[in-house]
Amino acid sequence: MSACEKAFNALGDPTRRMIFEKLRDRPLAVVDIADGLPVSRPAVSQHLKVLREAKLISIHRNGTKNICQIDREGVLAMRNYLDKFWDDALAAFKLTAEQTEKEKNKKS
Amino acid sequence: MSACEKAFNALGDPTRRMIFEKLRDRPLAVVDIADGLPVSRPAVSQHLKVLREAKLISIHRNGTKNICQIDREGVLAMRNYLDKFWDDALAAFKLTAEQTEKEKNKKS
DNA sequence: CTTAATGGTAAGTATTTGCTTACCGTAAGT
DNA sequence: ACTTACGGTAAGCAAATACTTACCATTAAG
Repeated sequence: MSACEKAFNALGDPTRRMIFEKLRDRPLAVVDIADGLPVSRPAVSQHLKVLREAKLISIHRNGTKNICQIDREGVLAMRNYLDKFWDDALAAFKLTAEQTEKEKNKKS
Repeated sequence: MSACEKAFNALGDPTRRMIFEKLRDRPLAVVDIADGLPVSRPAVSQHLKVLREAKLISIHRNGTKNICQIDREGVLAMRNYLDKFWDDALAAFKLTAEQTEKEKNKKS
């Protein structure tokens, strides 16, 4: 499974998106992430694992706290994927447009 | 549910990602999308509905065929979301970096 | 008119997966 | 040394969802 696939998988869940957005503004400890969310702390732990494996966040220990923060690798991987996807789709679209144009000219 | 959330939800499924990528190169009829995929045609129909509601694809009839193609609206919505997300995250990071710098100066 | 091709929908099943409780380990404070 | 705070993991459960088969509607072709 590619890095990008894991990232899309990870952000496919609304609770993980909430966590992801909470971390946008600042790094947070696990307990602070769980605070305010509608799920228990262990649930958050499980989500964090998924986000980390997708390289959307990174985690480092600080004393007894696990500080989580956005990892650029996963975010940029998704961005690049969508950029390239759109470029390719556009190129393919133009190509088929040209071909249908040729077909028209042939007939006339 | 915002347009972008639906899009992330939709691309959270591997089969839907396969369909999405198949349509990158050219528009296809439903039966052509199903061909080669490891799931039945009705399953594909259901996935197409989800992708369409996420504005990732558009569908138009042509005779008895339903032609599916990439919809720029959903793709660009995701791209813009990630762009803005990354910009905001970067700005927040710089802000906290400055603040910790100030803290250091205060102490020394 | 009949037949074939395309494909949407419904009902049911099965798998996935998100969540909880319970438990344990580690690190810091008293 | 005891206690408190933090947090990962396991087991079990419940809800979501992906898939299949069966059926029906529409359109084109013979």
